[in-house]
Amino acid sequence: MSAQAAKKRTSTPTKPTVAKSTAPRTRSAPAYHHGDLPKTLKLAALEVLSGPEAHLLSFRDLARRLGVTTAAPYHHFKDRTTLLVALAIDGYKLLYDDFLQAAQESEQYADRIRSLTLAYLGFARRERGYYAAMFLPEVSAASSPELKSAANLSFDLIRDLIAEHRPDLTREQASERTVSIWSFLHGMIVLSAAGPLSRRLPRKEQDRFAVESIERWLGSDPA
Amino acid sequence: MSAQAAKKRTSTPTKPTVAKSTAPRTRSAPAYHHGDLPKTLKLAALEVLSGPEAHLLSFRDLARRLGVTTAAPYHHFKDRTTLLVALAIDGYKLLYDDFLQAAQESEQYADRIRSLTLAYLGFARRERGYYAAMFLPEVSAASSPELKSAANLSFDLIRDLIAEHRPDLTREQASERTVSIWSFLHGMIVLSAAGPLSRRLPRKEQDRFAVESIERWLGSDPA
DNA sequence: ATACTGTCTAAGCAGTGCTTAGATTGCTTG
DNA sequence: CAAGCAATCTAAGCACTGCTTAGACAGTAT
Repeated sequence: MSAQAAKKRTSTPTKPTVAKSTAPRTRSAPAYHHGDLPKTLKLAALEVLSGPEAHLLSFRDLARRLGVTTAAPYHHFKDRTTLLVALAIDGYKLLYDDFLQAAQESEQYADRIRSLTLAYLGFARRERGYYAAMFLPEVSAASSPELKSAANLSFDLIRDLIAEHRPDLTREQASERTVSIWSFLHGMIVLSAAGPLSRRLPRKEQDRFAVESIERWLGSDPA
Repeated sequence: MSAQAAKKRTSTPTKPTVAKSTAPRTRSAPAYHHGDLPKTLKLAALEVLSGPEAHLLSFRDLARRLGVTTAAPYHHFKDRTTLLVALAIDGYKLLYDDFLQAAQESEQYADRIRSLTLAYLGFARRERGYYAAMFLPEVSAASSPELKSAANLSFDLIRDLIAEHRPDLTREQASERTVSIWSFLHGMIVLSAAGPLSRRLPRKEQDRFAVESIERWLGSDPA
């Protein structure tokens, strides 16, 4: 079944170069045989990861639908997991960009938290491929330090925001609160997206609900 | 690597029949060649699922370490996913049992919520194999109706508890609150267990934190 | 032109999920 | 109690996967 589905997709050989894009300057850099295989591999992987067949993504299949041999990808990524980790790192960086932009949109603490919350939900829904990569079990198991530091960018941003607004908290307490917010949002995304519990609230409802929950939770805050 | 690790574990052939258990009435039912293959398969799968190598569980490997052919399991489970779904269903039922017991421990609403929260966290940590099965992507993708109804047992229990205590809420709102609590707890488990964000609070801290968060969130509750 | 590096191919290994055909076992029924 | 039956398992094999090795090429640099 999975194979059939994959084969089907492969049968459109007209779209191997997903993004030739932006007519690269002259040539030189990456334009050997294929034309930037690493990038197109990533894009193809993202496409699969954002679909419902994400959990059976195959390295060979990616190669096939790009029209190269199944061995070609290994010249750019040590193994399958390395590709996924790379995507996860990209994802965390993109999320951080969104966070930075969201944080700039306002100066009030509460508004910033709100913006960040919405930015997170927006990212998770818009960049489903990246988001999936970021929380893939094999990616977590790889425990790459680069991945960790990419993730920490966003984590620290939120923690520092909380810490700044609540100087009475210890660093550890601010971290706890950050974890809790992140857990809440992640759980919400995961459970509403799939699984036997998926009661999917409409998007706006979900937004409002998340914002209010976090607001309320951070608001009445004795210790 | 994965293969080596698996092989290693296989090298203890002394423990294939993990649980002959409870000396079943007379005989008849299941005791042919192996001695209840379905049950031992489940147990072996649970063992793998609760370990760190969970994400590369292999049907063949399970068969091997039970000393049967790789085709034998297919006489009891249609395919790999069916086994996992079965485990997930068992898991949801066990969770429900824990919930029932926890709910009986007290009569006050707040105490019950507290007990249920602790029961959930306790289950997730104690029955890691079941918990992993319950949230495996391929299990979700299977979207079995039995799985759904097993999951709904626990879901409804919480929703009804909330609805009973807050008759002013619509059924939909009570569901929302249930999803939010579940999301929060699930996210907490997932993120603290692995992944680049895993700042693992000590268990007691985590308990206290979860209880307080949920309490506070359900407590100050305008609409 | 020559050598070199980077990119890809061809072929193959070991592992996986799953299927088919047949052997073996234990229960059941004439 | 034998014969038949159904459940259980084995042996062999297909199509797929991740990954490795050896070598063919293309573009760059000397």
